[in-house]
Amino acid sequence: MTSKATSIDIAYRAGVSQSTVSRALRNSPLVNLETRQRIQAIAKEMNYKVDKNASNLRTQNSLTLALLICEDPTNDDSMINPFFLSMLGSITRATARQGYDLLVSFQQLSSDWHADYEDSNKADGIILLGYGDYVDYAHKLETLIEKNTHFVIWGAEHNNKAVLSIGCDNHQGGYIATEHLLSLGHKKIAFLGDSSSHSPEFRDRYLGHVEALNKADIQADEQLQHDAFNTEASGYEAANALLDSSVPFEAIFTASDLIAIGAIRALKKRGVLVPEHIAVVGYDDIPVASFANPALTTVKQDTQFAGEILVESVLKQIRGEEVSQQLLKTSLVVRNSCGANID
Amino acid sequence: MTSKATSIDIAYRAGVSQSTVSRALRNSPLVNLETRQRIQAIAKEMNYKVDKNASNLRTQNSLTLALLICEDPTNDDSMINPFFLSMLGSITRATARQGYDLLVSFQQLSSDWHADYEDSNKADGIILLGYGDYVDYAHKLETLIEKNTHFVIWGAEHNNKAVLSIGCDNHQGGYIATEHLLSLGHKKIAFLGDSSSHSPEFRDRYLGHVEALNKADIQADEQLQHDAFNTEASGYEAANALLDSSVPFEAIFTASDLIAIGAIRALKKRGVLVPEHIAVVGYDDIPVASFANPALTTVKQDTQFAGEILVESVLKQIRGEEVSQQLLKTSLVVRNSCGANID
DNA sequence: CTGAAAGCGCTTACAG
DNA sequence: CTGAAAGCGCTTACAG
Repeated sequence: MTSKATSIDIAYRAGVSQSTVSRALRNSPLVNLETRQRIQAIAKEMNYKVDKNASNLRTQNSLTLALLICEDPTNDDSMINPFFLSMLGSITRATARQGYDLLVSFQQLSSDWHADYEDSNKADGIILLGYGDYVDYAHKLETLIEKNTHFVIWGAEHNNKAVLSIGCDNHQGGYIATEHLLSLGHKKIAFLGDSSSHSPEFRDRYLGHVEALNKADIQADEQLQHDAFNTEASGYEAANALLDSSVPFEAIFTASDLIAIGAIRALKKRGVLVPEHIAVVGYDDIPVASFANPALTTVKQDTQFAGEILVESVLKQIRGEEVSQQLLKTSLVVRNSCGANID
Repeated sequence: MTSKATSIDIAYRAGVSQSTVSRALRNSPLVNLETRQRIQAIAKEMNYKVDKNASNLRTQNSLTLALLICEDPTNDDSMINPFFLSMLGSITRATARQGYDLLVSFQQLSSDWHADYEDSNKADGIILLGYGDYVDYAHKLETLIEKNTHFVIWGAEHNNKAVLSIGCDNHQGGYIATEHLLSLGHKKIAFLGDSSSHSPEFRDRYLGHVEALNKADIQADEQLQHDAFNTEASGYEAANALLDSSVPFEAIFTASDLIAIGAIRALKKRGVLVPEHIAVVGYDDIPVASFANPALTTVKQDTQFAGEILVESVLKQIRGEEVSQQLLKTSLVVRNSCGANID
């Protein structure tokens, strides 16, 4: 294998200086159009590609974004939150569209993401996904801010205004889900999902749920709220706890689709029909939601758009432009589990 | 924000030369142990990180792997093959464990991956996922080989021995699925999935299916094979075509779980019960499989292990070590859709 | 064990 | 419009 072509090789072939080659390849108007085209043609013919390390070193940027997916480490990869996986798709595409590369990593044991990515010049900015637990992770965020890291975090609004967060309006999502259930005539609506400050997103969904209830002059019954984190198994358990409590209920709103699927399994096992006996509404609209049985009515977060906004926001931040926290609207996808349509 | 520390800053603080700092940070035994530790301590204290672009430029490698997920472009990210997503998880972890970074990208329009990744020094090697269609893509693979690219491709064995492919033994997978169905007393077993050479993986599954049939002295009935590609909708259509054909059958083996889920939906819609009337076995064991209703009996590919092997293989190739094609064993996960367990 | 120096392949002020 | 030259921040042969 003959060794890689450099700009000097191109220069030699084109009979110009290396500087001119460099300019021509960046399509600089300083270079005579004809010369420019000739050089570009030669470069293409020789399969020449600018050495990324050299150009990055010189310009002191990397044209790369790092995506950090923060989840509790498990041995089982199938446990990765399917919602993040959808985001990954749109983030990857949006990054490519902007001419950047994407470095992907799962939660790092590392204590210092800033050093790992920006100081090493591996990435110009960081996108944090699933960084939900502001209590446990507050310290890490502090470090990022302190070092002036360019980063966006997906999730609930952060009380520190220096943190650029982008997320769906979880409060609104919880509100429309419960509003829908109320419109179907249900009054005793259970909520399955952690409502503590360790899960700010779930908590906001819960708060929206409560607000919808209140607006209909219904008191939220805390006996109808059961903690669950974002897995099918946890939803299964929470539904069982709810059933065991013998507190009557007509509908369940879950903080995620995974919880909903687990809850439905628990209900079925006890002979409770969904939606005939109990209506269920989930949250996320992960791909599985439409294949579930019954197909899940759920609150959809527009991952396509979210990915674009996330990427655009870090890039703006990198360019020193003004950026601000954003809350994206959610929408309700009505399928069968709520009983609005019986197929 | 004070500008980034360089090795020269560390050298100044430590009272040694920059070369010594560089050696100390790479933990070279050439440097006096005490000095080495002192320098490392200072570097840590100053949050110093070696500039990746500079070191890569100097050493002419990138310590980065590129993962290319090749799928037909869709606007809907949810369509990304869930199987690849599981692989992504294990590949990411395996890469990190080896001290490499991972660049992720979806199918490129680009004509020359070699130039895009290796010539630009962005990555030392490439992992190709979902590069199933050897007919349409043969040309691209030729280019990669011609340029001596370091790459592995996930999938069926390739007839060009220069292509390093790693994949599950699809033939064996198809065999055990059908063998299981036969052991449950079924004889008329339909196959849903493309069996042409455009889908070498599906085709091998089909061939394994046929072999199991033959071993039981059953002729494969081509009227029981219907093409389907890897989506729920396609499975739905294929099952409808099968039902419309009025050719009797007792069981269905599908080339993927997504196809199985679509097929089950079609069956249900016509009042056909699974597994009471028709037994179904899928392929992949994607996360959804266990949540499906009924829970899918399916052929499991060990994505955890596969990811590790894939990463290890490119790295070996990069280091110039001997590597060879590998076929990983699959295993059958018996759940409810086959009728072996009725819950 | 340590230092001075070359050089990886670019980009970009500076001079013409 | 073009070229000669400096320099980005490292690593590593070379010399001591």
